[in-house]
Amino acid sequence: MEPADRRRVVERHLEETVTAEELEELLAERDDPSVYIGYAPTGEMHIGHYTTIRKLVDFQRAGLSVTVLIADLHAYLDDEKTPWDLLDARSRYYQRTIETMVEATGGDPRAIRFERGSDFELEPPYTMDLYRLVGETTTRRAQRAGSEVVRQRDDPRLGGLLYTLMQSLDVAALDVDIAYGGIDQRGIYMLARETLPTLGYDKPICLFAPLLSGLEGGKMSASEAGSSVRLTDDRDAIVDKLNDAYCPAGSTEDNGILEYLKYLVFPTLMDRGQAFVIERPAEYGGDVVYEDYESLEVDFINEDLHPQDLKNAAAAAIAELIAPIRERTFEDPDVLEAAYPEQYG
RNA sequence: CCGCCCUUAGCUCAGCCUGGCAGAGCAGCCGACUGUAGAUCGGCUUGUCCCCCGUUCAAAUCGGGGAGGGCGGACCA
Repeated sequence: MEPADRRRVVERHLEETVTAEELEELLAERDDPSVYIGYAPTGEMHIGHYTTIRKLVDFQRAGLSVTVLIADLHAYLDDEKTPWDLLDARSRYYQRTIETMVEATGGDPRAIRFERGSDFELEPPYTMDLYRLVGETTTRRAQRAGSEVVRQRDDPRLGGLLYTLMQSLDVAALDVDIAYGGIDQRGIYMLARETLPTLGYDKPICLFAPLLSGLEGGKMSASEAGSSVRLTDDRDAIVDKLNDAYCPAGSTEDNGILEYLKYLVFPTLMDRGQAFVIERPAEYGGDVVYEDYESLEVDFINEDLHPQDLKNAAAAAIAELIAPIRERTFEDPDVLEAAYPEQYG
């Protein structure tokens, strides 16, 4: 792949690159730079995870070596989102589901290096570095860096502060060039860029993915079922959720459905060389076919495309995308049941 | 280690003093209006009153014990 193409594939569908100059230089100098993303194995995986994992395949295509960190300790440190006893079961569920998503996207899961946080976060030099950061970082700085990631509450536990410092050190410990994550991770990685050089490590280049809006308007909430499509949702559940979704005619703001199309459906269809077909009753203008997201958005903004027609077609397309992942998950439900015994046990 | 405060609907809380059908707001659900949703309007639902024991005809409410959480004090080799 040509350097210019490489960069285009790496950066497409992203929210921000820090910094573009550093990335350009890295891709010019190195044949196989490395990138990592970390997931704390907490709640069930959803469509937002899918969009970030889709990107991993882009990275592979561009010749980057990809590491996925299953940040088990983080899942516990963030207000005990995952109880101590479930860390292992949820880590297994996350890794397996991520592999499934990569495969469904056309990538190679075996080419991904999976690391478990507790395998390297409990011994020197990691722990020595952690104590140095604990000594150097103010509580306010750590709190601010993690405020978009760590659960906010009255009387927060110390874990939330350690969380941000550990995530900074993960970048160094995994020895990667690029840190990739949702834009909510920005505060933490900016802290990492600031502090890692003081410990003698390189500062990472950062790639940030957009966060999908919730289907009910505003931010997506992992705790509200109707707020996002889950990877265990069947076709009927997806149709219901999209029908109930906030979707004002002509507006792209807080419009989760359009974002699903932009970041998940269209990229997938374009990979396959397919178009997006919206079936529509003749009285409303008949079927329409879109080759790219931009032309669909133009029609929607001009109100030439009605939300109900959009919802119907989007639900069908998303259900089709989710189906292989859902099927694989339920092929051996033990993994899911062990991870979420309250829901599936 | 000591003292004080808190625990009631999914959430925030009122009710406790002075025992008498367990409440409000928000959220949620259902309709109306929209070729979707939201907004608006109309209606509806929601409970281990933290746990145990006691007093009483009757306990969210009073008494005792316990658990969890918060605040403060003391200690600072």
